[in-house]
Amino acid sequence: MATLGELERAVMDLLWQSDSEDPAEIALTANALRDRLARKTASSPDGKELAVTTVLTVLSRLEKKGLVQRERDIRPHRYRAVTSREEHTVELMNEVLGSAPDREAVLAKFIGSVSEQEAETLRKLLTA
Amino acid sequence: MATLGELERAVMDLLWQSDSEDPAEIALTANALRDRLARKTASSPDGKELAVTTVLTVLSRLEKKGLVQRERDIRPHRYRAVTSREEHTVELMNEVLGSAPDREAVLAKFIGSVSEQEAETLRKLLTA
DNA sequence: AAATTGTTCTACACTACGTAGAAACTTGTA
DNA sequence: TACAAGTTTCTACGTAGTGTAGAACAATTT
Repeated sequence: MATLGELERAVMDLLWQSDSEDPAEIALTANALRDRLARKTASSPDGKELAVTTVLTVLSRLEKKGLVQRERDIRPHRYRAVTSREEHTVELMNEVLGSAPDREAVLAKFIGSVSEQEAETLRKLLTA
Repeated sequence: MATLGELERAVMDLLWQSDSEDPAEIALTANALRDRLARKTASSPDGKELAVTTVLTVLSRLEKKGLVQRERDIRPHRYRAVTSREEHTVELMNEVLGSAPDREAVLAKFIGSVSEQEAETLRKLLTA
């Protein structure tokens, strides 16, 4: 499965986040990402700054995985998430589900595993 | 995430399968598994037999991951799946879902991604 | 007790990921 | 235009997970 490493996940989180923030920043540069990663990790006061090359490597890998798209025409390349976080999560759920022979049985159990409030939301969606 | 390798998956598939078959065989030995793995791969006529130690290694790892339980008291140890395949799949789905900040949005999209027939099943389950 | 069968230990190759330096390339500028 | 600063690519290493199995050790059978 297309499971992400810790840093890959952190980068995707930033790209997904930028989706909703300042619309001028949907696509970020490696440097912008490096800075935000540093600030993010600032919860632990080690002030750890990654090398830009590290971020670039990760971005290349994410691009190869099809999760990230890069604008190559402009010079500091800009990177953006190909899908929204929600879409991606749904894809993962379907990957997991797809590998099951008895999909309906799984879905049944799954429904039973969500909160009552969420079940209510689903009910509305399904009967709409 | 607790993602499985190819061989680990194959072993789990056999253990999950044995759940529904001959009830005397819910728990299998490493040798039984090795044989079945060979037959399974028989689709490609390489007749590839794994070493029993290979199967045992994988079983140990699966045990460590909590997916498999072994009966140590009897001598050819017997192995069984701790959860059903469906339960396991649901756990995975919830793992994926849990890492999302906006669960309901994901669920909404997810609902839209299943077939109409499955949606119908879910509708019944939710309104029951 | 010896032979057979089963289990544990140890190990190696391969891949994914975090990490980054060195080299190559671009671009702005003196 | 030639150089400096910024950017990207290449290469590489450490670690962890997985597939694979031999060697050594333990239990069972005969």
